[in-house]
Amino acid sequence: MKKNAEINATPVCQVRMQAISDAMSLLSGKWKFHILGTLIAGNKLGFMDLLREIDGIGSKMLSKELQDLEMNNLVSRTVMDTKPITVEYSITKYGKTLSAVIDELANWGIEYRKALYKKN
Amino acid sequence: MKKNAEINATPVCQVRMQAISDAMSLLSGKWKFHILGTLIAGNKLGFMDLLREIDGIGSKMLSKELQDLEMNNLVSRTVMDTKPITVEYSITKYGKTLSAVIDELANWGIEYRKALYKKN
DNA sequence: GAAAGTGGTTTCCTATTGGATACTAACTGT
DNA sequence: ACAGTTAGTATCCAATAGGAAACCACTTTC
Repeated sequence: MKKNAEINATPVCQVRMQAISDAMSLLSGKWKFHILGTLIAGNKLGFMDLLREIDGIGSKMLSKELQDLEMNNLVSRTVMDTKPITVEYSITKYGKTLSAVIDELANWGIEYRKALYKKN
Repeated sequence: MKKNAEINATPVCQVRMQAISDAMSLLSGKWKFHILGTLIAGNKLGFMDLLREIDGIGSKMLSKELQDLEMNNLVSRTVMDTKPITVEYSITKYGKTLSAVIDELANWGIEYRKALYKKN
């Protein structure tokens, strides 16, 4: 008998699978969660602020990731008419809807570390 | 004046940042969420079952990702004494603690798609 | 006039990721 | 005998991710 029955073939699972793919494609990479988390915590931050806040990131990656996030309407970029010119990055209303995901992930990570500690 | 004040330098933020890094290092890659989600939905599944359920994955990636997940105690692998030999993969008790994260991510992805649809 | 701050871009390089294909090895059903 | 099942491994290749360093243009401060 040939097997081809699938759990994931049910419409509800198909939707879930696609939803996960969607979310991952927006949030993939090493830095996006860090950038979003920092912007959620920090309200309005300049490029150099972010560079200082996010330990280990370089200007190339920061610039690229910010562009990605801006394209997907998770982060807004505003050039201020100051001298020298400054840029304000902030989380959008829409980006804030990710708070729950980020919190869950962070809390899970914290529990993970506790569990590791107990083991040894 | 040299700037070096940091939001993320506060202990609570340091812990959060590390927690996010920890979680991401276990869950990185294109397939881990799909595998975990399928195993949470499907209870016990064989290698070929997973290969069929998860659309697009190849045996090499599935094998590698399962090994990663097993090493981190999120998935268990049991060789059954059948002929031909079969292997049962299932989510561990510990892996189940990721349900909330996966659900949040999936729900966010679903809302994201709805929002896109409304826009156009 | 030199240093340091603003916000990036460009180039070069390596490491990792991931996909396609073929293969093994044992067993079952026709 | 032969196709199909089980669970992977091996090999090769292309694409992407990501880091280091240099550089740019502009302005303010020492």
